[in-house]
Amino acid sequence: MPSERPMRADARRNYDRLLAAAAAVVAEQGAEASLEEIARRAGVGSATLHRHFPSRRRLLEAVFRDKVETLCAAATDLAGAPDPEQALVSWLGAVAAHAVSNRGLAASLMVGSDDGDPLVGATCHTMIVEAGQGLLARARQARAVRSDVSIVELLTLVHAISLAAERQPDGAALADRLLTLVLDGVRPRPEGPPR
Amino acid sequence: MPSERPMRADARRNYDRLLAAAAAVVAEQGAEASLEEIARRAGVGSATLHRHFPSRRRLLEAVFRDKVETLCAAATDLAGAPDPEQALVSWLGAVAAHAVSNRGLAASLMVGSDDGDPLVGATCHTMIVEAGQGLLARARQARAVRSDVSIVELLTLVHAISLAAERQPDGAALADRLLTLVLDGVRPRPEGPPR
DNA sequence: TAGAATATGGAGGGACACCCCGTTTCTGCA
DNA sequence: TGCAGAAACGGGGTGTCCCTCCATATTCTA
Repeated sequence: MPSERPMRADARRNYDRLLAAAAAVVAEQGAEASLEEIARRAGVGSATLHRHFPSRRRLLEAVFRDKVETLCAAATDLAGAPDPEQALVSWLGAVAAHAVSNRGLAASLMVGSDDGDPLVGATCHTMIVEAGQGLLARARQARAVRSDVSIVELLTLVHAISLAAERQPDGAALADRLLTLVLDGVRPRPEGPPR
Repeated sequence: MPSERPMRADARRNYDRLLAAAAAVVAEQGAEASLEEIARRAGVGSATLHRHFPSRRRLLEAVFRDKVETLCAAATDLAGAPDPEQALVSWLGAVAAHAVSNRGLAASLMVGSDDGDPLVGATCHTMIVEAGQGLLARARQARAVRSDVSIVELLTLVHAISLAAERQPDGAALADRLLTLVLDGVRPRPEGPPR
């Protein structure tokens, strides 16, 4: 059951304007940006913003949806890569990179749903989890990762790192370094270099 | 050069009241709590709060200072423990546990200084870093950790995990699990169980 | 093209951070 | 002890923010 009825033309127009303005403002100022500023920049009353997006979270999800879809597509592409370990590792790296460069993405992806609204089934969170599942399964089969680690744990770590890195100068490099550290572990490897 | 002149009696009294109120409110509501609510509960005008603590960060730092001191003391205690690896690991666990149970602590410890005020030399951040340094050095000497990992990286990871865990139900357990994962690494160990 | 359905946005309520400045409270000194 | 000036206080104002109501305007449909 898709939308019962197509949006009215002006509604659609304002929706799109809001989304564009939100993307711009969030890119500039992060996910805490003022909603009124977004409405203002979209040339729209704040009531309209609130009608289209009942909560900040919903707005962010709409803003980030296509970025998330890109990541999911990347996962599909990598699903057939020759090296399952490398596939998983570079996908996680991509997730981290996206999260760091789009401030607030990590927080959005973190939680299942914070407003009491359970109907947000296909949230960004679950989309990412499902996309990663396949990569992890293959890597595990290749014995490239411990058998007791789940995709949710892995993604939580990646998001944690992004959360920490996104507020620091040169967050991308930091996230990258920390991710490698996490994958290899802090303790030394008994023999030779890892990988 | 300590404070040029001792605080006036009423100033000292209000300072203490504010600190106590802030500790209570932050424990209840997290680090985003309303500053006016804190002033209100301290029975003090909001201007007074702002005079004593020019920024939210400063207030949080004062609130968390004794918790941080506890952690630093723990580091000193552990400095002579028989097992350097275990000492480091359990100290990091303690840091994570504190950060998770005191919402906002992690964020406070994360950054060096966000207001342009460089005179906050002995911030919580540097206190913790210095406390950890010794434990890491000993663990490294015992070849219990990789030689290329720094205490700042390690603490950043711990804080990242705390940041992610503190907003989830059962954050303590989650943080613990993730920390173990990070220490051991996601990749499997070539031989036998670690430790 | 008229009426119904839908969408809009200005205005306003409540909360907040932060600051100005007249008033009150201390303290050091005579 | 008493008092002058320094130090601290806090009521109230400003500007911002999130969110909602409802009179008005736009779009759709027949």
